[in-house]
This record gives sequence, C-alpha cells and structure tokens, in this order.
Amino acid sequence: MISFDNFTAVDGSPVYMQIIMHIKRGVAAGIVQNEDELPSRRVLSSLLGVNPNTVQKAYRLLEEEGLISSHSGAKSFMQLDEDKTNSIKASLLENDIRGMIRSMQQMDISKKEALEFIDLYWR
Amino acid sequence: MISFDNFTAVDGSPVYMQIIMHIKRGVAAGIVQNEDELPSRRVLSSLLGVNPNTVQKAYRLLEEEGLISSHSGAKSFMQLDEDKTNSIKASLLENDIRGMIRSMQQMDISKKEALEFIDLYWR
DNA sequence: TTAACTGTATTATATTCATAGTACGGTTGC
DNA sequence: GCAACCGTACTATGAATATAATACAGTTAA
Repeated sequence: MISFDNFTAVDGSPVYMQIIMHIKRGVAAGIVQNEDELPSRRVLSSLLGVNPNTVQKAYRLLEEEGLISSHSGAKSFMQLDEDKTNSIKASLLENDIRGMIRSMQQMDISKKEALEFIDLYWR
Repeated sequence: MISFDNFTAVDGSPVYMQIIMHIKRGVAAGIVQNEDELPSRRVLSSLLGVNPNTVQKAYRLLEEEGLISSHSGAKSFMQLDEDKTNSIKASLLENDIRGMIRSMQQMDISKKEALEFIDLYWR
C-alpha cells in the first residue's frame, strides 16, 4: 500500500497536484513500484483531510498518464515499467534542479556559494 | 527604473506572485535598490500582457509589506533599507534551497549526487 | 448472499485568480 | 492651465480549485 505518512498539503500548489507529485517522487525514489495498491479515494481523502473529489482528480490524471489502473468497484494499482519510472525520475530531477538554479542565479548567487548553501542545509 | 526584461509569466504560480518574486529576487541580487522607480501599473501590465489589476495586486501587497511607497497620482518607488534587503535575501535563499532539498530527498538522492547535479546543470 | 467497500458521476456552492471596462481624483511637465 | 500621465476603486465575468452531499453500479470477503 502506497504511504502518505510524510505528506503535508501546504505548499501553495493545488492539492491534487501535490498528491500527483508525492506519488511521482515515490516512483522516482523506487519506494512506489509496479502493482502497488493505492489507498481508496475515500480513505486517502479522509487521511489527508481533503475532499474525495480532490483525490479523484489526482488519480484520474494519473490514470490518464497511464501510471494507474482503476476499474469500477475494484481497488486501484500502480501500472509502471522501467521506461515510465526512468522518465519520471529524469523529468522530476531536471525540473527541480533547473528551478532552483534559476532562482539562485536571479539572486546573483555564484555556483560556489550555491554548493556551499546546499551542503549547509542538507540534513 | 526596475527592469522586467527577463520576466516570463509561465511557472504555474499566480502572476501577481511572480511579479512580487521577480522584484524580491532583484532586491536580493542588489539589482533593485532603494528609491528605484517602478513601472506604472498600466505600463507594466501592457509590457507583461496581463491585466492592470494583476499588477496592482502585486504592488498593493508589496506596499503592505513596506517595500514600496505609492501615492495617488504620483509614481511608485522602492522603499528599502539594509535590514529589509538582508531579510528578503535570507528568506528567499532558505525557501528555495529547502524546497529543492526536500524534493531531492523524497527522490532518495544523496547529498553527493545532489551536488553533482547542481554542478552539471549550472551554466 | 450480502454487507462493506470500491470507482465513478452529478449538482451546487465558495474562493481565488485573472480579465475587461469604467471611473475619479491627484501629480507632473509643457 | 491643461493634457497626459499616475494611483486607486468598483462592477461584472469566467476559469480553476476545493468543498459538500448524494447516488449508483461493480467487487470482494465474510
């Protein structure tokens, strides 16, 4: 069962998008694997304190991406292969890193300083 | 006059927030300084291709933060001192770095790998 | 079999973000 | 003085996000 233990829905972006990202980061980390069972819409919404429709939207979009298989009445499962997993990992990584680098460069921070900051804040 | 040359309004977050961040990053970089003149609401909205109300919202929030002084009929100017500038820089830096580190840790990336990625993507 | 759970769908409401259009009075340079 | 700006304010509209309350049919385990 995919875990949402360390999920915190408070970063400004839509909750349904945060749910999607939580799952994709799990996939990128190898924590979420093919055929893993997803919490039901009702269970997850109650766990996160959000509306079932919000979870349904996240799951629907993931299904449209081909990462989840859902069938009426049955539980939902991850539908992954090596290609999908690799492509998710690569895209998330590049996105996050490029975003942070753009920010730091706009703040006129040097690469050396950036590396030092990361070293400092990493725990 | 504060420049919006390299501004691109397409990162998912609200445009008014992107305007605020653009200015704050300029402050953090030392490019935007005390008493610098801001483009008028109408001029900037037309430059960015957004509604004047969107720019007004960004400016209003910056004024409420004490970073801008506006008076009806007159142009708007930055209102900065060393304390404000330092606090903006520190807060932006910490935010960006912590966000990126959280992402990379969720993806199970090691600190060593993280530093290598930054080194690779920095240009 | 049947009760409990599942996915799915619908309607209604509220808030935020952004747009469009208009208006009013203050400031500034010619 | 006056035209051309400026900040500020308001109403109306629409899309996106999220909530609430139902409803219905498929699946599954006791």
